[in-house]
Amino acid sequence: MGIAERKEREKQDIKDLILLKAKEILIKEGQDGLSIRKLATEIEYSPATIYLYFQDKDEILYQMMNMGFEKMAQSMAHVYTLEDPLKRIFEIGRLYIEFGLNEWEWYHLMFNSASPMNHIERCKAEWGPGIAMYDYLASCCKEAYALQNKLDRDPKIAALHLWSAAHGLVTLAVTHRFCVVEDNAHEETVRNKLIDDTLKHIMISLFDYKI
Amino acid sequence: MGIAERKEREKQDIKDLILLKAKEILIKEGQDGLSIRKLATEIEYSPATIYLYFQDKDEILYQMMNMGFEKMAQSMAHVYTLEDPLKRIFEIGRLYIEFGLNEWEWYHLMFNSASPMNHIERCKAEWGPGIAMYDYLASCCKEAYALQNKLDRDPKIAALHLWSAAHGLVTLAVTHRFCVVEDNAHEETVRNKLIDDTLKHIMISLFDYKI
DNA sequence: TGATTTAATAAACAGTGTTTAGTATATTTG
DNA sequence: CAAATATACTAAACACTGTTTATTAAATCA
Repeated sequence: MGIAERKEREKQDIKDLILLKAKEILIKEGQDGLSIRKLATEIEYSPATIYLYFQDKDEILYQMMNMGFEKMAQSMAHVYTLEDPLKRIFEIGRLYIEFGLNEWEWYHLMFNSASPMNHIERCKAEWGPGIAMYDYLASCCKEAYALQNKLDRDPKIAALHLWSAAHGLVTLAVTHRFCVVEDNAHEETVRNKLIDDTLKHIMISLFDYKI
Repeated sequence: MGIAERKEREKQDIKDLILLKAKEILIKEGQDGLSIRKLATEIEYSPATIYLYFQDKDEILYQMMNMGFEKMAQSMAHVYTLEDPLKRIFEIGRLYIEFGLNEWEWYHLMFNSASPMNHIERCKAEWGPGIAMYDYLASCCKEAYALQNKLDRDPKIAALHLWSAAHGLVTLAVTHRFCVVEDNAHEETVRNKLIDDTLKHIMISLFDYKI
């Protein structure tokens, strides 16, 4: 009975179509510009149809959050090839911040927005890629501290320190909090210099690592 | 001709009334629950009237952001009395994070939301209290580094490091990113422990300061 | 008192997420 | 094959949102 399978395929096709168009709108107009009604006209279905494939808007955002994690993982793929754990940590930090600044709409979904998290709690779904990234960073910190004989430091807490600092840098920069505490002549350049210097400061403070 | 003055007073009174009720709604229902129409019914005027006193919703949020800075400054008042710059820095960090967690709606307005910043750019208004806080923190870092003869460290960048880390901690915690990377048994307690440990880690990393 | 300025609003505009009731079409059953 | 059922889809409504415009009522000025 291939009909059920075909229907299943068609259902998945429309789900994919919705997510594909949602992705396009997200990139073009950001999370605020992504509305169910706009998405509906874009895929040439009525708004109500979308609710036959997704429970609500937050579920769509949740699915897109996962797409964002894939994107980020891709941009960080080469990190695993590095020998030196300190270089790995620095690269993770650098790429994390770069991703946050250049792909803010994805980043916002993954680490800042409340909407997709609503769905995580409701479904008790997992945040697999986020946890994996955090665990990997912690393992790098463990290696680094082991090499430096800093055995009193908790690598998990160090990872949290790094994550928080990087996340703070990204969000404060994107929401224009840096351009007001510094002379905001050329926001972009000032911002990049501040972030670069702060990342260096972080590496020196945590690991006495001068790049 | 006291009529003009009286009118000016009455105008200010209504402005104050709007902001007072806005504050009440913000505390009760958060920034998402604060709508112009709800605010209008609350002050017993029509929605259109609000636009005679404020340019748009963002201007109201901008004014409330400034109220938030006052609140935060009050909670940090005793810091200035501390002798040791390291104790000052730790207290600023501790109180900053505490404020962010306990008064999230205010914090969100001050350091996370995009809306009030729209207005800052439009009006070229200042972010005085935020800048003052940042400068004070930087001056504390300068003192601390001077006492420790760490003259190669830039205190402004250290302040940015501290600020970013604290901001990151607060926002990741509030948006439930911590409860998913740790076993989320008791979100509140896990979260508080993580934040406490991370703050300690920050103080050790930056200033070799064990509390 | 009559003219003018000011304050306030009803109603509309252009959106938003979501639900419900109803209609075509496709599939299954007798 | 025809009747019954199940599926896919949508029009319209509900309850909201921020903001603008035309109009009315009241206060002030001449």
